[in-house]
Amino acid sequence: MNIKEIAKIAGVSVATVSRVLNHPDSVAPETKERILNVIKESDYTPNWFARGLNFNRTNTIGLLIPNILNPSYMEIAKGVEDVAHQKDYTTFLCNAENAVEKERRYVESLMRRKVDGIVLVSSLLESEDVDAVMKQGVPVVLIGENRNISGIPIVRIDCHGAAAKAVRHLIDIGYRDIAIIYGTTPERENMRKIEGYKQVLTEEGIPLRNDYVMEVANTVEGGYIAARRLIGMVKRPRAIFTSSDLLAFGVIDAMRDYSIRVPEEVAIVGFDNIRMSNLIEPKLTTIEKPMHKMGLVGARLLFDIMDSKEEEDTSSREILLQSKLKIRKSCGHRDRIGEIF
Amino acid sequence: MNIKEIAKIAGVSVATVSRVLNHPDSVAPETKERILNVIKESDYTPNWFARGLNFNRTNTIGLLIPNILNPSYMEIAKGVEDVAHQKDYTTFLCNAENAVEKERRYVESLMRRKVDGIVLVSSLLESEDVDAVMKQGVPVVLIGENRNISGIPIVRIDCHGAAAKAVRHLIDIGYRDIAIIYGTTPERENMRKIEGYKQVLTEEGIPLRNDYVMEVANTVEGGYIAARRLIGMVKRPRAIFTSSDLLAFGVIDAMRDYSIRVPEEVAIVGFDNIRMSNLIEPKLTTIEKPMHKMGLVGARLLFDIMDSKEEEDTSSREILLQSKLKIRKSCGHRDRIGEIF
DNA sequence: ATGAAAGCGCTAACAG
DNA sequence: CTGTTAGCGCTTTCAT
Repeated sequence: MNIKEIAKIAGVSVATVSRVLNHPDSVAPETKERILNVIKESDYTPNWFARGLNFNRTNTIGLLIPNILNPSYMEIAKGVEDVAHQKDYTTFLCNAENAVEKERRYVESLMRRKVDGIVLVSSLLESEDVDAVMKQGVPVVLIGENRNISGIPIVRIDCHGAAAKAVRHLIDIGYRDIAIIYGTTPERENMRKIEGYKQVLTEEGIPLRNDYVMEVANTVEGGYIAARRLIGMVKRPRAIFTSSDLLAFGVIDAMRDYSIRVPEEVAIVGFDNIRMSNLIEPKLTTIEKPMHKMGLVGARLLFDIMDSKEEEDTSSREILLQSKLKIRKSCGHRDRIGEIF
Repeated sequence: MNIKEIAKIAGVSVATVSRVLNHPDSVAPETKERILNVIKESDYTPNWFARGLNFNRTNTIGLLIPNILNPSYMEIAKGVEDVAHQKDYTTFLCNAENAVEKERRYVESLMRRKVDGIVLVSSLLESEDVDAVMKQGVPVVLIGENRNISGIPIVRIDCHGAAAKAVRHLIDIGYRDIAIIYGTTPERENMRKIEGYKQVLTEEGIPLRNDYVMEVANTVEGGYIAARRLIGMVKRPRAIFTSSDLLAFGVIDAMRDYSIRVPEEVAIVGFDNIRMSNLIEPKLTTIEKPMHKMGLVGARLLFDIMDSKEEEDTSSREILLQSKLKIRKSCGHRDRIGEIF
């Protein structure tokens, strides 16, 4: 069923049918209604391709996620999708699997499919990759940093501040031997967490120890492995701050295996506040990241840019979101369970 | 940059350029190379719409997931995507959010975008919805049942058998007062689990109690609420089988809040074997569903159908996957920790 | 207010 | 092996 048939049945020209679809006001109410009826009766839908050939836009945006099995990322995705859906846009969700090549392939694929904009989450791409896309007139926004892509609109979390908040809390409740375990990804964010950690220790006059700073894969297993190394040390840390809850789970698991009580013998603070952090025993003290909000804000930023005139310079737009410290049991201070903002 | 310009630069006709893109062998090696060079130099990409207008296919499939925040579903998604990616297909992942209307809207949207096939995960759609799609020549496969959509190719899990396996294990290790908590979704699967549960009890001559069968929302909170009801009963069950791990987590959480020891005072068996079931204390005995495999198998089935001739009747194809019982601590039998196949 | 006709960029017969 | 040409289904001037 195509526009020609509709035109024939309604006894008008294709142009008129096209008009009722695109500029309804420019057609006589009477004929319009007749055509609309025919369209409904024969449940006709305009051909997507023919339409695109003329308009060159698709009401579709691309969304690149590092790992779809990670619910935190999917919360961002949901935020993006919520906004897109509301604007009658469809979202292409792509699973980059933490691989630049895969990410690049997906971006190509998205460009071929003529998406109207792209949201990158913790992207591993280089600035040039992004430039190539934007040069084609497709706006890109970044949610969450990973590497140093500069000159592109971004919404990110104040990781430095959040880490500082966490470490300062540990110091406040009496710990001084504090280790940090961080994942290899997301690179840039984790660097900021380390900076925050180091800054607070330095401010407090606590000497930094290199062996208290460990990098591992950002997985439960990674946390387990790092914890085991920490456990084996002569001077074992009394508190451990991890760059993600997954790592913290691995640490807790290791502690259980080695019969070291949490938080009595070692305090643990995570990062992310994923669902399970509140279900594990002991409940995990952690940083709550506003993932869904990041998605919302990121998507809105993208649509802003898509709607704005070409001339405006949007490259420097940056939105910084704050996160809260959720104090629960794993960091070991009975008197201050609650939330700090 | 379009095909015409390429043709001009290369000094050939558009047809020849088109040919090197679609039937490379039908072009003289020499001209082919020349054209290929021009294409590369000017990084030209064939226009998606023009192409689609002729072919009427997109190398794109649609994938409808009930909830993208649920990692189990995302494992299926990954399986589907793995196959699609390998076949050079792109996947449109849609988050139906357990809502029929939303699902319907997405299917429409996918059809408009001319996807070549659709994978439905635990769909809430009616048979008519699916028929409408298939009538348009777009094949559909279902992964995991939810309602009774019949006459459509499906890959599903033997939930009846799996539940029976779990309950029989509980009986084997000495329990007789066994409750079942099941989520409202996925409807059909959970019905089968109840059947399996009832069948085994009946076979063992254990009288069924209606108040031992509880339906709640399929969430941690749902499990918590149901558990609290169970705790308040005069004759409290000694073992609880839940239709999902999330529910089991809620149950464990409730037991902790009410100081009831698991598994000493109450045994718990979950369903799904999600990541966290192995990290929670006590580690959860559960049914391991081969999610990723379901995705792989489902996608392969879809591609099979897409590749097959129209005439073949594929409507009755059904693939039944078995799942394992993972015996861990929460069901309380020290002597038999391990795996049963 | 409506119709005729010229594309949008590409593919596939059909000739040569 | 290559060029010419007629569409694919739709939108949009340009007439009327």
